[in-house]
Amino acid sequence: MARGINKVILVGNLGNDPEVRYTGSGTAIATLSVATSESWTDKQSGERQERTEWHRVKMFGKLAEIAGEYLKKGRQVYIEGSLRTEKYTDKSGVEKYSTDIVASDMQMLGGPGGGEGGGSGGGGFQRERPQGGQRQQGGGNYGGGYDNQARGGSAPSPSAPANTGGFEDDDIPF
Amino acid sequence: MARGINKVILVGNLGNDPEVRYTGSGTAIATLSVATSESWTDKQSGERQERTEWHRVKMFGKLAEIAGEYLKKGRQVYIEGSLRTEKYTDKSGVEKYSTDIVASDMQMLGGPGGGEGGGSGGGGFQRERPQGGQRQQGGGNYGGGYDNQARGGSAPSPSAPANTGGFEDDDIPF
Amino acid sequence: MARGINKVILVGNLGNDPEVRYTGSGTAIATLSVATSESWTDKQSGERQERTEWHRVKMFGKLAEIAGEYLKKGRQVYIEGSLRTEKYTDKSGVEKYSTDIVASDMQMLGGPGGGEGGGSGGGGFQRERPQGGQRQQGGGNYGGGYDNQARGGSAPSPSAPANTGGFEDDDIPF
Amino acid sequence: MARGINKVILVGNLGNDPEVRYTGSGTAIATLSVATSESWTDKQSGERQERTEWHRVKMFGKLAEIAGEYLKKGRQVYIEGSLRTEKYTDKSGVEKYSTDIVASDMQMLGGPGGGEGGGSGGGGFQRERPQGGQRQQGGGNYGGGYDNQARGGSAPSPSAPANTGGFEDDDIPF
DNA sequence: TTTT
DNA sequence: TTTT
Repeated sequence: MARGINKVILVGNLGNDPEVRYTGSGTAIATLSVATSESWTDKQSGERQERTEWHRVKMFGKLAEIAGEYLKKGRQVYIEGSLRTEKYTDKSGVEKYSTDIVASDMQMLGGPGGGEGGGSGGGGFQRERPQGGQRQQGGGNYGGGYDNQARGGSAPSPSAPANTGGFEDDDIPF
Repeated sequence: MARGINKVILVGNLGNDPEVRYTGSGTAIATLSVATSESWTDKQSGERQERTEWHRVKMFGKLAEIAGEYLKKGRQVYIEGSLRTEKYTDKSGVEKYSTDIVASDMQMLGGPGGGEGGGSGGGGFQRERPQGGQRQQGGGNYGGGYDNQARGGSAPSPSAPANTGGFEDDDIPF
Repeated sequence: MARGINKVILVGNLGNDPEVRYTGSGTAIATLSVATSESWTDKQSGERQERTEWHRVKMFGKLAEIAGEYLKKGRQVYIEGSLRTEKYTDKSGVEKYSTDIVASDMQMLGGPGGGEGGGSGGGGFQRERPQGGQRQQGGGNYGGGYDNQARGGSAPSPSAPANTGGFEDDDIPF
Repeated sequence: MARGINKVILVGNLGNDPEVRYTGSGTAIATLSVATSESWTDKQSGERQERTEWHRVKMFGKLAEIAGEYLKKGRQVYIEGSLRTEKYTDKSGVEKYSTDIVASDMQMLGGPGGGEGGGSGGGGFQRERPQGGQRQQGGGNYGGGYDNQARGGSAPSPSAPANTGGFEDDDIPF
């Protein structure tokens, strides 16, 4: 339960391959560096300015495993999560703070992208948090499950439909 | 699984008490009318303009029950969900479309608000989608569960097919 | 000014090329059909289910012009906007409702995509093509403001500098 | 312009009255501490757990002035903005990082709330980012303007600090 | 430091 | 039909 909303939405590119490690109990933890940048023309100078923001994103469990398997440096991703700031003391005894985004949802965007070819399919794996209606209808297992929420034991089975985005004109109701 | 993101975030006020009904299998379905409005001063006339948008929000299962119990006309709420457009044929045989927001998260905002005093506390029930870290690490039960996702055991009966959103003519566009 | 939040976030694919028309005063209006879909495995049947949601997105002004010029059928886009339901009377005299998303922000995602090979998309705008570190080599630029907000009079200058988004490993602060 | 999406949405309560200061050129800068908390029942112990997240929110220009005037400790607010991490050197010469949310939109929620009764008014000032349609069509002045976007002339000029990020391995708390 |  |  929460009193409040703490939500982050990112669309950006990975600056590196994800780093994945495992807890003693075997839970995967992935750390991603995601860049979002904005540029603008300076009013005075008329020069082009740019600022890149780097976000450290943490994923746990199945989501972390998928990230480790399919995400690669350069890949464009959609991330949804929440902010978590942690205080720690570095080895010099100095107190510091570090702010992460704990991901609850992830989707790979565009093609496989990535410098080195990226994970194959990819496409078939994007997913979003299941929404009420459909979930009702039988079950919502949605083979995918890139969501830190819906995870059961069965694994997200990164096989999948592939048929992403394929549609006929007639499908469109307007 | 989803290819794409279909997300709606609303902060608005209820125009009416929620309407709650039950499927054959006992799943609660709540329908809310949520108003968001914006106003501005017309450049030409200098007059105050206002436009109110009414949103039909559907909730299922536990979320619907909480809505039915604690939400009242006038109450301010945060809603997160997704868009779902349904086609139906009205009694005159005319094809129509109706767009709902299927809520996956809800939080009551501010005080009880509402014309008639609103439900008392409520407070204890607001919740947010659980976030990675905690969930993983054994914890995460969060007594409340205002979220259509996190439900385990009893569940809002993810059976209840069809009938979700099944419209009657009277249900139509506000 | 607004009392309330009315926000939609979509990541989906265009079902068609945008339709662009102009008001008497010369303002461009673009209409897009954006698909978001989710799929899941039915618990009972074990069969793959899929549901595609179609969203009608409206854009105005500069944003509409950019959409008309660079977006093509099949292309993946990020859309941010708000819901607007309009009542109208069709030619048979039947009252109907139509819910649109009025876009305030848009970003092209991934490569040009598109069923038919996606139009080149127009040099500078192919942006968002995450080729790892290669992105910077000529991708993304749209010098200006795909945002209905930031627009001044100067136009978004779809030419522009290019160098957006490139990064070396060293740039990453963690 | 942006390559990527960097968006934060918060609903939380102010831990203190906003701190407002002014740049040499007279632009207001407000700093807010916003709490979002979540609680849950621990599976093992059955005890109630709670975690509160504190967010530092920065506002510039008109938005900062409104915050300074109407927001008070305890008040519930909706904040929309983006993440910005800054590196700085504290007085002991230690390099530190600080992550802020730069607000682009704010709305006061619920009643005046707050320990000391809060400023009444408020209400009239909530606003949301203007949406395409109206803006285009000549209207859109919206007396309020709680939005960091719509600003023309002076601009808040957070003077692009450039110095984004830059961690050492030692800084990392895990 | 808030809120429930 | 709400809210300010």
